[in-house]
Amino acid sequence: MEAPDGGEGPTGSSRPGSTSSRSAPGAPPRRARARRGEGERLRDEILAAAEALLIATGDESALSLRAVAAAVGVSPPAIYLHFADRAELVFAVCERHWLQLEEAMAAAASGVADPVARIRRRGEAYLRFGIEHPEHYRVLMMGRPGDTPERFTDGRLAGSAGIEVVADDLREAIAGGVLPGQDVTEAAVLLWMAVHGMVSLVISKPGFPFPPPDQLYDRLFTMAVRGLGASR
Amino acid sequence: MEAPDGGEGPTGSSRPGSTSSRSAPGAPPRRARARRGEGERLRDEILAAAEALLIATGDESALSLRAVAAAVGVSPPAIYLHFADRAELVFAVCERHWLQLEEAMAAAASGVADPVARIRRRGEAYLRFGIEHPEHYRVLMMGRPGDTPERFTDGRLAGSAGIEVVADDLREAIAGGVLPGQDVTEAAVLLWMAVHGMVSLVISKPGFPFPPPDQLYDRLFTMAVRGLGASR
DNA sequence: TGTACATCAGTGAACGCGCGTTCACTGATGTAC
DNA sequence: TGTACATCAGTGAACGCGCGTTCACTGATGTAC
Repeated sequence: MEAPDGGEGPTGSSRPGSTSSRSAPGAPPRRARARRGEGERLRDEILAAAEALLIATGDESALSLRAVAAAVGVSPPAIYLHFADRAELVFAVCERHWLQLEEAMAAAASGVADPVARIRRRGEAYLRFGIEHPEHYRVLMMGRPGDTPERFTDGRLAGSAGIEVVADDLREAIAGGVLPGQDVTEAAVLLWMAVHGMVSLVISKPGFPFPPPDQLYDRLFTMAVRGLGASR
Repeated sequence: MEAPDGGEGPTGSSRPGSTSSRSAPGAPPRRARARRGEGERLRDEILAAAEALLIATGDESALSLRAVAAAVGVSPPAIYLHFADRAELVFAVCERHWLQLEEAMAAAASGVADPVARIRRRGEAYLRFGIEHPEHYRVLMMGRPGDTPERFTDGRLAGSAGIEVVADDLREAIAGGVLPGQDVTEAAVLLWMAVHGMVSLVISKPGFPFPPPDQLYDRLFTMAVRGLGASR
């Protein structure tokens, strides 16, 4: 408790780092200061470290500014050079993965002619994302209402979850006579809920003997689409 | 930093509480000590206070031992007379509601002859529980794997979620020719996922313009049951 | 070509917080002799 | 009937922790004159 921070600080007058190496035993090397116009580099390094920590600990609440700073090799206040506060950092990390999810879903659907098949592929990509990045999924989709910064409105999240594009696909399926006419937005929400239910239960209850994800997704999707009235 | 605790403690020799009333301005009245054989009463009071706090704050992580103790009018260590640690307390609180959920589901289904209607009612009760007690639902169903004490195995939670009884209902529906033959446990899991998806999204994203819960549940259930092949 | 100066990219130390948990204790109350 | 004693139902104070955030500063580097 005497030395509140690193612990190596003599209260006296000797310049810090004036002699030899002087880095804590297991501590990461102190990061070299960026050159003049390259301050933005630190931002990326912070994000990368935060992301690694998030994945390693598997717990968003374990992602502290101090831990991130230590991982980068920088002092805690340096974070504030690039992020207003902790929440900003956490969400900046997730925004990256968020974009990845959108891209993965788009990629999965691209080149597929059948609209129902496109939806199926999108859901599959969504599921895979959630299972592979459970902590990111938690922050994005399972957080407490209020923990989310303004930028990430519920509407935007839902939009990125594919509500819009899936609704479009549904419209196309209806036009093609594969599905009966119905409220496509509502139907897209139902599909979202079904997949979200699967993702969130699988990551929250890994001890439960769920059938293999692929098989389960197959059944789930079939149930949903049939339930929406697909003529098959 | 000098006075780490309450701050009113003189280091000297004067007996604490030796003079007059001596209770903090806004603090709750100090609770009267229980009579000899009635120590167990405190347990209930702690649980009640914890439950109230959980509902009031809407955040499980805000439920601290100190806050609970203060609400009861007791010192923090008194909690340890009845609970091994914080986790034990949190889950004891939830276990109560858990039983309430089981009962609500059973009550909703009782007296209903049609097995499919029974499932619908159960799901409705489950949904209502989640929406009305979001924090309890979070702790029970959306927690991080590992935050859950041994007693609450994933299997038990799933069982309480109604997997078993729903599977029985499905079997009956199949026997009655309402549903085609299929893996009833898997089907029950699918239904669980669908309802859980709805509950968890609704409580996590209150800002999203979901259709009214009743209407949405109606659509969701219809979709699910039709999807399982109901002859209707 | 030299030099004062502004700016950039950070640092070190501290503030104050609330938390879970432990420890030694205390005072009332019932019980055995 | 009196009294020593065990037990019960707690208390008060402290430990040590890590955290987010603020503040005044520092040293290197580029730039204008």
